[in-house]
Formats: sequence, C-alpha cells, structure tokens
Amino acid sequence: MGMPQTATGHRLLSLYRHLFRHFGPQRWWPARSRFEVIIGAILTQNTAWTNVERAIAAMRGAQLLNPRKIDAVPQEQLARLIRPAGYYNMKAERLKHFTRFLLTRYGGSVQRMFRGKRPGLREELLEISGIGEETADSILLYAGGRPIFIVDAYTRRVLERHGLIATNIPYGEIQRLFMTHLPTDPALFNEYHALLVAVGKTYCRRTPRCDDCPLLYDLPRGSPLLP
DNA sequence: GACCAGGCACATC
DNA sequence: GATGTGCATGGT
Repeated sequence: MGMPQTATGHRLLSLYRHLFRHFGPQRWWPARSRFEVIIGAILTQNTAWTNVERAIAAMRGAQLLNPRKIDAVPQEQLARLIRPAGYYNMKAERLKHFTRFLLTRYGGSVQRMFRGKRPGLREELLEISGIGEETADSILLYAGGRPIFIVDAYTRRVLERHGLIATNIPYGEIQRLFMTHLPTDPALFNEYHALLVAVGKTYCRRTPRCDDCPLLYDLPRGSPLLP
C-alpha cells in the first residue's frame, strides 16, 4: 500500500526523484484562493504564465476575482482586462461559462463544488465549453486537492524525448500510466506535474537543449513504458 | 521577424 | 478516430 508494485512504478518514481533533486519543490499552484486557481487554469491555456499573472493582477485591480462580479461584468470589459493573457475574447467567454456553472449549480461556492466525494465532478467540468481534460484535471488537483494526474504538452514531450512513450498516445492513456503505477497521492501528483513543467520549460522546449538536460545522462534507460 | 507558450472547440475527412 | 485551423499576447 502506497508503494509501487511494478517496474513501471519504480521507473516513474525514479524519474520523479531525479526531477526533484534537480529542481526542488515547485510550490504549485501559485494563487491566493481556490477560485483564483481555476481562473488561472483557464487563462493559462496555451499561454506563458507571466502573461497570465498580468491578467489576474488586472482582474484583482478591478475587484473581479469572484464569480458574481465576473457574471455581472460585460464580456467585452472582461476581455480588455485579461488582454495580456492572449485569446482574450475566447477566454473571457470561458471565464463566464465557468462562473455561470459555479453560480447555478453550486451557489457560486468553490468550497461547495468540492464538498463530499463528487465522483461525477470531472464530467461536469468537461461539459463546460472551454474546459477540456487538462484544465478540468488542473482544477481537480490544484483547486480541489483530488488525486488526479495532469497531462500537458510538457508531460508528453518529456516522456517522448526520453523514449518512455511513443508519439500521439492519447491523454487518458498517459494519465492512466501515472495513476495506476504511482501511489494515489495528491501531493505527489501536484509536485510531479509541476516538476515536469519545470524541466520542460528549461530543457524540453520544441527547440530542445537536450545536451544540457539533467535527465539525459542521470536517468536509467530502458524500454518504453507505453508502446 | 520567426518561434514559442502549463489548450480548446469546431470543421472536415 | 485522426488531422487541421483559429484564437492573441508578450518573451527570446
């Protein structure tokens, strides 16, 4: 119980330890409230976090970091505020979609949304236009503390570059790889995902700096975890 | 000036 | 089910 039983589990934990040794704790998610985590999760879709910080700061300055205010503000005004985050028209609409969902179904309370087990919550979030698998899982893990593993572009790329998975493996399969072979631990999933982003940002971009990658020589080689 | 960033919905085959 | 496209800012 708690420890991995499989060779795959040991290799995934080995990768985790190497990442943690090189990058240290990442202290995700950077936000002042659970609601702000969700706002950030939507705003950071395919966008650099520094740009999201400006957008959130602008929303804070306008006192818009609560669901009722977002629901009430004209979408065009919201779009102007979050302009630095890019895709501002779409994202303004997505913020309104989520807050309307939160208001109508949970009285505007993130606490209430996460109260109890709520096994269907992921499906509820996926029904909201503008929330896909990664955003839903980010909300569940980083706002709700649920033990769910997030797969993003960096996760995919780091694993692919190190020969651990083939290309074009579906989201759910990569997620299942981590979740079936690692202990069900929100703190582990939290840190692991953040560390994958850290190494991805530094060494595993689309134009890589693989020669400097700390994993390249340290990480034991082996057969792929997924074909 | 090109390329990139913590996706997603939608169209089309 | 796979593949292609629009959405947009700011940093390198």
